[in-house]
Amino acid sequence: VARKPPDPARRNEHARASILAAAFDLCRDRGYEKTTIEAIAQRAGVGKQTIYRWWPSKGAVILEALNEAIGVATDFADSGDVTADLREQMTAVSRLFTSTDFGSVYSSAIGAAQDDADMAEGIVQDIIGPRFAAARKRLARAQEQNQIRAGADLDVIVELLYGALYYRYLIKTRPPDAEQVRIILDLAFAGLRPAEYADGRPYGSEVTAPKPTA
Amino acid sequence: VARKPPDPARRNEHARASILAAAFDLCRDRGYEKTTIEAIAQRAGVGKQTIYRWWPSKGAVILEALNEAIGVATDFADSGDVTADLREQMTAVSRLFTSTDFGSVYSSAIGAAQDDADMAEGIVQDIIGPRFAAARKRLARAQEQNQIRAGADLDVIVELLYGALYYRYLIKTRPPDAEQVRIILDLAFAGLRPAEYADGRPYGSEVTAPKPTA
Amino acid sequence: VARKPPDPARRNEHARASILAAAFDLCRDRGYEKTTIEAIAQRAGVGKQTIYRWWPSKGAVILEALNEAIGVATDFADSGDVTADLREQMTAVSRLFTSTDFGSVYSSAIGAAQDDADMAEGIVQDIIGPRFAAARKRLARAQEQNQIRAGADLDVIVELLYGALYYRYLIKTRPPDAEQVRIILDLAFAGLRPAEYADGRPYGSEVTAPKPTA
Amino acid sequence: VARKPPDPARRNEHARASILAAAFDLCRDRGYEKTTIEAIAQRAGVGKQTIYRWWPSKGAVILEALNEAIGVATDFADSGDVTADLREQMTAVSRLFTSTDFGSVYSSAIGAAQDDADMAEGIVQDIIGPRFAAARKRLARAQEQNQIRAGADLDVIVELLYGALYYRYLIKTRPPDAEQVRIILDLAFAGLRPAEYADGRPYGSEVTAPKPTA
DNA sequence: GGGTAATCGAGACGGTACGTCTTGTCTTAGG
DNA sequence: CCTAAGACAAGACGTACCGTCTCGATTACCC
Repeated sequence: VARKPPDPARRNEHARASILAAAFDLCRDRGYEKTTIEAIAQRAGVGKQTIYRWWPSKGAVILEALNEAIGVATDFADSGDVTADLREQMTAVSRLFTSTDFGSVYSSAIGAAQDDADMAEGIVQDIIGPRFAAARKRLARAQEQNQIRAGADLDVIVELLYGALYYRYLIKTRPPDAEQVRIILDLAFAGLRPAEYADGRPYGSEVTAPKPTA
Repeated sequence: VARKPPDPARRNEHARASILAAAFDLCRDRGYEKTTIEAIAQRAGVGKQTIYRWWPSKGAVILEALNEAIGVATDFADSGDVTADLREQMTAVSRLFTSTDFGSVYSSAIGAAQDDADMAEGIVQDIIGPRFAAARKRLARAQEQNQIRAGADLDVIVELLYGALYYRYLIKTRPPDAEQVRIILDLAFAGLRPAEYADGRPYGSEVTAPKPTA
Repeated sequence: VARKPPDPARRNEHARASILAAAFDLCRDRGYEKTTIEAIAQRAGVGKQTIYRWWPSKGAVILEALNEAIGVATDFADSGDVTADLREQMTAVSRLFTSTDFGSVYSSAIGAAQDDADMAEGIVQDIIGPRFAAARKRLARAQEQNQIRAGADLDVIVELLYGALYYRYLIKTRPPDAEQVRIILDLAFAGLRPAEYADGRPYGSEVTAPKPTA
Repeated sequence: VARKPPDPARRNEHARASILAAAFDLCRDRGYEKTTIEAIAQRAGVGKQTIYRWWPSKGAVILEALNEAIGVATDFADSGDVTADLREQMTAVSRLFTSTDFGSVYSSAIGAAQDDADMAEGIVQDIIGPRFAAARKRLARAQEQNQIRAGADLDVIVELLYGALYYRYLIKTRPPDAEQVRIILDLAFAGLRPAEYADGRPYGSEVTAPKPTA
């Protein structure tokens, strides 16, 4: 059922902006599922068809609205101190997660992505991808400067650091915050082992005689 | 309009089991939002009212179905070697996450929890809570045995280790697996820093001259 | 599927009376269709099964309730003057029709009978039959006494006289009343024709040649 | 909660016709109460909302369907002979009442009207009103031509004549037919009294010595 | 006068229909 | 051609009753 795509040149920019704003606000206030196309059209003062014409699904609207809202923050400072830079950026992320605007819409979108492959792909590509890459790039430089040990898998490191933030964000036991970021960086960089074990022996050799447990 | 709660003694166990099984299967096949009470009732061979009588919402049905499906796996082995035990348990979790049954229903449920506070609370209490506590308990024993440095915040450690698994599970860049677990444990226990830095100095003192950034 | 009939000896008379009273009141207040078995049971303080045990349908309950309510008025006075007796009885019927109790329940029942053959048969047999027979019997005596012309079809006469009352009762243009009864009896006994035509010539010969139609 | 009425210009005539036909057929086959909006929509190939949008109730749909089905037969012949014209029209009505289509739907509708004031009003206004008026007009002309005695209450006469048809139609002892019409007209025009009494004396004076009853 | 069988109030059960809401498509009228 | 507006077919929502069923707890009859 090949559909003729509409001509982008004729697009009404005002309608587009109204729709994105309405979608964002509704999703913030009611959550993703209760944000209906009907309601978006009504609040934007727009016909439903105008939405269906330009976006393939509700998720696509929300995703685009998210992209408009998140701003330009893909950048990652480089002060020379990788932990300081990470702390700064991760703290910013934790603030973003706990913000009432972006934070609540984004979690809604991630929620929707659990059963919507397009949404999941969109989030990874548009939101997470660039920021993940920026973080990874910063870590790579740190690794070159011997602030991170050679051979460490940088992708897994990013997942480790940010995963802890996402965990609190999505599982909602308690919100992420600057204190969590501080502790995470301390633990991750220094390692979990006591100092006497922190001697560079390869992982797995640190326990000499496993104690029998009750 | 206080409603009189139904008498649990008169409950039809067969109907209950059918409903949970139907809910689980539908949620696995279609995802949470497309799983309708109507369809659950139909597939379970049950009247809709029987669902509404015993559960306050669709989410509550799915949550109970999840609880039935997950089994008793709150336990946490104690071989004396905390990293081995963590590796074993985290690998099991990663397998659970990638299973087609539990894994897909659970992610749907977490997705729904993003805009449903009751669902979020239920997941934390019923699914995550006991397992988080078991992990934390194991870590506490390890800390007593000096396998984990004194003073480390055990809650944050659990969040750090499992957060990375949840990240891949929910963000869907790539699925969690045993290799990820291995690397995470290596990184976390040994620390990110090169060996010469792993000297036990408190975090934040390792960089002598951080460059001020704009 | 032969069903064993319950033993009437063990029947709880109190329950029976409560059910009939509740059914009558509900039907009076809400009409037949909105009178549910559920509501009858509730108001009567009775289990639903007690109703289903003793009556085959809601209609049967209402019909029995009607029969209890209508009293013994099958009798028909005989003063020697048939028009006076008819006037008396028909006026009583018109009062019954406009009563808020019996009148509204009875019309509900007739309404239900339009699509319920059992109800229709029950009404004819229990309510109308005896009264129709009494009226017909009174007319037969009048015919013997030459107050009604010989050869007149008494069944049709009863239908004619009471049909006019039922018409107003069921079609609800205006309610039946004593004045209507008076006019009906005047018209019916004296005939519609002007006096000069009232000469006993057989019907059909009275009009000689007056057709100037528009 | 004032609701904005829909715009009649945008109405889908095909849907309207399908709905009326489906409603009529279902009501004919199952009766009024078992005719559900759900079934009408299904049979008409229409969404339920389309019914709820344009009609306030099931009764209104059926009533409109009846009006479509009854055709234009408000007219009343004028051959100059009022009894012949009445016989013709009343016989046509009795045929209509016993028809399997209109007859069964109309009685269902009258049944529903017993507990539905809107339905009752609709029937009187749309169905009965125009035909009653036509009959009354014909009688008025007959009265001018001295075929009906002066002073006779024409409304009551129409109720008398048609009431007998409605009586058999709604009470269902036996169906109305041409023979009933013939006898009614004979009785009504000639009067019930024997010829020797038919002398034009006012009603009430014909019995010289009424016996007082208890 | 104790055993037992049916009735009772209560209400859970598998269903059907209610009237409302939203979906995504289609149609209409105006700029 | 795009727009706002909204009718349309479809179908899920949560509620109300349907008629059947199963519970204990009184009865009330029989032996």
